[in-house]
Amino acid sequence: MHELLSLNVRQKISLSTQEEELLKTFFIPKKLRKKQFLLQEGEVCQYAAFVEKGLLRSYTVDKKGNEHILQFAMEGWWISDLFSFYSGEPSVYMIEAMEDAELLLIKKDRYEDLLQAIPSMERYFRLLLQNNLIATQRRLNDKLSLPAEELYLKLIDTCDSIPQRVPQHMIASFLGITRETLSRIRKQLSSSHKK
Amino acid sequence: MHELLSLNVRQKISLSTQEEELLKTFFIPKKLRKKQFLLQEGEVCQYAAFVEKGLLRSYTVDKKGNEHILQFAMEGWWISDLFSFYSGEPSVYMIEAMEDAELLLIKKDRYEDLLQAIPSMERYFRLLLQNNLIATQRRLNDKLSLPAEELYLKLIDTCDSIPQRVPQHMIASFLGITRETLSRIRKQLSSSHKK
DNA sequence: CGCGGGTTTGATGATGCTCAAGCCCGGTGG
DNA sequence: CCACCGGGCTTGAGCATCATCAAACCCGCG
Repeated sequence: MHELLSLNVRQKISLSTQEEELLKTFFIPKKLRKKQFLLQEGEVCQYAAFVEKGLLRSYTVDKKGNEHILQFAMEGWWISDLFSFYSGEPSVYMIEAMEDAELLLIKKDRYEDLLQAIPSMERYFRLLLQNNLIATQRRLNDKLSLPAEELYLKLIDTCDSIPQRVPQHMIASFLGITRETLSRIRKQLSSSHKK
Repeated sequence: MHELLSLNVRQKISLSTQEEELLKTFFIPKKLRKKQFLLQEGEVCQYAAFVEKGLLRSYTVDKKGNEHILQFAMEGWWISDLFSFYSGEPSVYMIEAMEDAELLLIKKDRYEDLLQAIPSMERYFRLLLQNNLIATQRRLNDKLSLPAEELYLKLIDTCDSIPQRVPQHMIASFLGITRETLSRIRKQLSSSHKK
């Protein structure tokens, strides 16, 4: 059950065999069925979750009822609401399973314990956050500078696994456009491509 | 010269007096005059910079020549192109001083040395990245879900120091709208506010 | 005085949104 | 086996928001 996590950690730092065993003891396995929630708006985010299997998303809902997807998380990814997790404030995000999922959860105090017990995990999480920040900055910059069509093109050629598993209207929501607009863009692309 | 940095570090972790002295030895002081660049598009980003004084911005320039501001950095903030700094790839960002500035620079290999020499700095940078990620995610989510006017309102009541020091057209560029649109929004706000 | 940087204003147009309807397809139950 | 339903995708018409382009204005400064 913890294979992916170990692998993921060992890609960034090196651990002794004992440490690797110790690591596992900090996590709680949890299964989620499609459409179940790990976190709902207004709750305090208790866990950081590592995805062993399945696909989740985090999103907000605005006053008009529209959803805006902040993140997808598939096998080998982490998902949480960092702010709520850290501060203990209620969250504004929903985290939902888009497919049946198997997660490894860690609570905040256990997370702190883990960093004490295996100091090199500090480095692991730093690298994780760093990569995440780079990706988020890039996405923000794209959203600031590119029109809808180019956002879509950029998504499909940087990350082809997402479009495979995610329905169109959620891709639209991830890009910050409507499903209708995305549909039209795709139509136009496929027709201009054929000629 | 290193007061702000020490202060900033001590807010997140505790250091012995020796460590604090040691810390300083890793940084190169550097002054920049208004409109000078720390980094230009196409260069590899050699430094992470801590701002002791002044105000900088990082931005990209798109094909049409429009600028898109990713970040402002004032006293007590860090600025860099993380991706280029880490990977050694050429950067797509410009980093420019908007006011005369005093910086503390650290090179990549020295940065690695620092983490070796003072392991608790790993934690400092982790917390830094975490806060930065939270802020960037929030900004992205706002950009995905809010219209121009609300973006502006949100900016002025969360961060009043920016509008003080930054010309309007750069605020517009930070929000991802045009100067003209921002000007009209402000006009409309001030008139509706008076009544 | 004239220049440059920043802001404002107006006219026009494009991009993307809203609302409403229809379609496709796989699953379910009579 | 067929009818029906729901989820997701598409299409069209009209509209709102925001961008573009061009010009004028304001003001501090050499």
